[in-house]
Amino acid sequence: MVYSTEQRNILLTFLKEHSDKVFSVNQIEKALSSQNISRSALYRNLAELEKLKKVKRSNKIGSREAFFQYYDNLECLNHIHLSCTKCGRIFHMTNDLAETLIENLENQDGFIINKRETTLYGTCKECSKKQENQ
Amino acid sequence: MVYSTEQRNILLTFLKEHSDKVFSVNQIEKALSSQNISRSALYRNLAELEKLKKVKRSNKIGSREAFFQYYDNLECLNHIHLSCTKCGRIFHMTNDLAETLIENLENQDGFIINKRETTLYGTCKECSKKQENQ
DNA sequence: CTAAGTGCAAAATGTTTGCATACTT
DNA sequence: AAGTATGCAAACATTTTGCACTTAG
Repeated sequence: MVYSTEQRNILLTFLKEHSDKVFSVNQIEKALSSQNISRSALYRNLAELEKLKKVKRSNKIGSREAFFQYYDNLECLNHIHLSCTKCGRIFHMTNDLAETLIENLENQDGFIINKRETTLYGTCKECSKKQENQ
Repeated sequence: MVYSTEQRNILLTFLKEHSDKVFSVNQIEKALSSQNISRSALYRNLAELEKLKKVKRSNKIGSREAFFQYYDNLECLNHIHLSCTKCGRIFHMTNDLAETLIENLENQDGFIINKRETTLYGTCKECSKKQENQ
């Protein structure tokens, strides 16, 4: 049984409110520093939320730090994600071509894509623009 | 200027000879224990080789440990990789559908896929078979 | 000779864990 | 009351770094 605790709610509320952004544990800790949640509770709850498919763990290039972003399990079960390696944000990819590609791979090469794990990396629209401006 | 040192050669030779396999730093260290290369030289050289696009860094599910596999930059510049989250191996994906998908994404969503960074995750043919047999 | 690379040990980073305490149900 | 979660501090694993020394060019 999973209890509903103050700490769990603090974390989940925060992540839900910013479901378009990713956060490292350090960032979450700072953001919630005025609230009543410890570092270990953060880690344990993030792991729990990951299992429950409420939070997606990701990484940025060149860093071992884990990043977390809220997502809606039901909506995200069946598509691939796009992760911007500049800002770390995750985008939801709903593209029929991706489906075709995935089926094709399975039939031709026997490689079964795990949609929940698979993320395409690149640069999002906004970060591309920023780069141009520099 | 990048020097060609004994240690660099030891590492590169080893990885090249096993370019179908991935290794953690610990595994490399063990494999090369009889040879003259230190742990810090391993880390520094792996980082260097990664920059030079001679080695691909990957991860397995549930572990923060980095894994490394040799690959040929020139050949791999223009395709996406498939990474098996069971055995950690990397496969090279040459599939026209992927190209179409990538172009499509860029045109429709402004998301520019970085082919060298992008890896699709899933289960390879062999690991799927192993799972069935269990 | 100079820049680059090495080995060592120490430090840093990010994460996990044991344990006593406190909260949920 | 039983099961679950928390906070703290200590432990952990992996990786990075400072420094004196060595090597490649």
